[in-house]
Amino acid sequence: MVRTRFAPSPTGYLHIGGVRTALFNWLFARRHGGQFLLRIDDTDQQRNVEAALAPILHGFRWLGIDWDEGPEVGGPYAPYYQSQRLPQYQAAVDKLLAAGLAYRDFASPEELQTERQAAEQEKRPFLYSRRWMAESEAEAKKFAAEGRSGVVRLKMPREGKLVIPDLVRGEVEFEWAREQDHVVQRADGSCLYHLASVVDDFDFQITHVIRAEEHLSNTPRQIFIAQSLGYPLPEYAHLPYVAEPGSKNKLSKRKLDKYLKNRDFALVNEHGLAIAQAIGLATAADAFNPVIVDFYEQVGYLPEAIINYLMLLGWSLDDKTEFFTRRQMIDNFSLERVTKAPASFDPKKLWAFQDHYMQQLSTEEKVERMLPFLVKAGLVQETDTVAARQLLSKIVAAAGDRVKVAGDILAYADFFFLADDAYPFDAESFEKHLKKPEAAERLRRFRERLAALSSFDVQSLERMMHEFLEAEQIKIGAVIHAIRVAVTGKPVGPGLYDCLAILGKEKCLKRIDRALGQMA
RNA sequence: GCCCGCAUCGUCUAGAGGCCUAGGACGCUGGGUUCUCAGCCCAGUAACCGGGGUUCGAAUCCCCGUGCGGGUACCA
Repeated sequence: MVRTRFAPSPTGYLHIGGVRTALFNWLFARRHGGQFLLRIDDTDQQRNVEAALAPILHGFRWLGIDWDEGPEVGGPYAPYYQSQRLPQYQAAVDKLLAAGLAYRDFASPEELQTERQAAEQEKRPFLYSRRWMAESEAEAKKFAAEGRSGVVRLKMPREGKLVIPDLVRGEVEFEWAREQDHVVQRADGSCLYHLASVVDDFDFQITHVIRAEEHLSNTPRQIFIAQSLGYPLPEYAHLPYVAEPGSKNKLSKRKLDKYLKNRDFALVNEHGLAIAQAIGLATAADAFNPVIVDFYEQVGYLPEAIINYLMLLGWSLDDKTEFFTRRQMIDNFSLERVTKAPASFDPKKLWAFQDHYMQQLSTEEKVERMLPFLVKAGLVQETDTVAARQLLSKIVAAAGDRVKVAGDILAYADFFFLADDAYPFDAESFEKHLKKPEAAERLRRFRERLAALSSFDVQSLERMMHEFLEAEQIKIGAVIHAIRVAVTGKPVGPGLYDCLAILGKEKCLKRIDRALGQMA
């Protein structure tokens, strides 16, 4: 039975790198018919754990990463919050102490610092002298009487080697003598991550610890704890971390300013920001950017695209397969094919996956995803969605692949929903196409033919246009841009005949008249 | 400093001694389709970190450098 876990801290946001780690855990569990669980690392004793956790759980659900045990779903080993498992940690510490594999240490931070500096000066690796180690109650009392406070340290082996079998890295060797006597319990009685993590993994019956590479160096002390407690060791797999755009540094939310200097990252960011603004979303930079999953949901990306992209960050099936259904991901995932080197986050490539998956959607599916954006932007009344859906359906069909994320519908099609006297004219295009000397007269003549048209469908419009061009002795390029700007206000958009047909004769005439008015 | 890890086009990667004058994808550039913009199609651009071995033969194995990253916390 395979059991994997992901252990988020309740920080209030779901980080894209964390999702990749969680995804691999999830995939591995699903691949082997096992369970994937969520454990909450809230040893920091934050106040609003629930509030800070909600966006994270929401993000996982949105992405389709479900958990078999953990917050909100419970499970046989509940609770899954570290803050609620203090007694278990205390019991582990007691057991370690009783077995002589940990000790109370009464050294002051200054004394420790002095030893550390001495080692540094002599250019030898630092190893605590254990001078203030208390192995008996009497010793402990003596130190305490001196006014010292104690922590609990691991009594690590000082000779021999440890070989860690790692499912992605092979065998990794450590010398015990290089390992410090790490603190597992603070003076105030609270326990540290490594102890808690090992105890949890055992209690929750985790079989495979799949986590980021930064934990590889910490593994010896965890193994020591596990072995000291008599736990069987889980399998380990250390994944390369997700790196910054165009760099090998670990991706972190803190260095947003730096990422914004990356052209592609900035582009994706701005594009999302524009949509967020159009729907009136508050966008604090540290809570809304391409490093955070919520960004993608709010802007209208598809979870399939994110997941497919992330799966290929540090994993590949072969030399050609790029697209995977959820089923195919599960069926093909293996830790053996995880890459060893860090993989940098490339927003442009994510964009390409988004483009692909958007194209796979039917018109109805797109409408479903885009309508909420129109409502949020105030272009469609919530009470009016039946009519809006009908109109939107035509627009979506006409817009084709131009709409990359659901939120793009705003920029591409807002003019359909705005009043005939309220859609804005793009200043530059207006200048370029409608300020020409012959433009007004020509537009007027086009308007006459439009007005005379009996059926207002794409074919008729196209036929009429050709007759018009014949009569005017001009090429289409000489007039079509002017018409587009007059009717839509924009230099780009769906095919012009589509735009005209969707708007209908009456609106088209009104809009041309408005443009004519502005030109005069 | 010490310990550990990693190292193929700008990016994601294929490659487990000959299939490699290194393949695919994204990006970028050029061309085609076209009313704009997308899309689509075609073409092009671009990499084995360096040096030593081993071998008939090395991107692939070994060693040494170098670079990058992680750890070395009463952080997770």
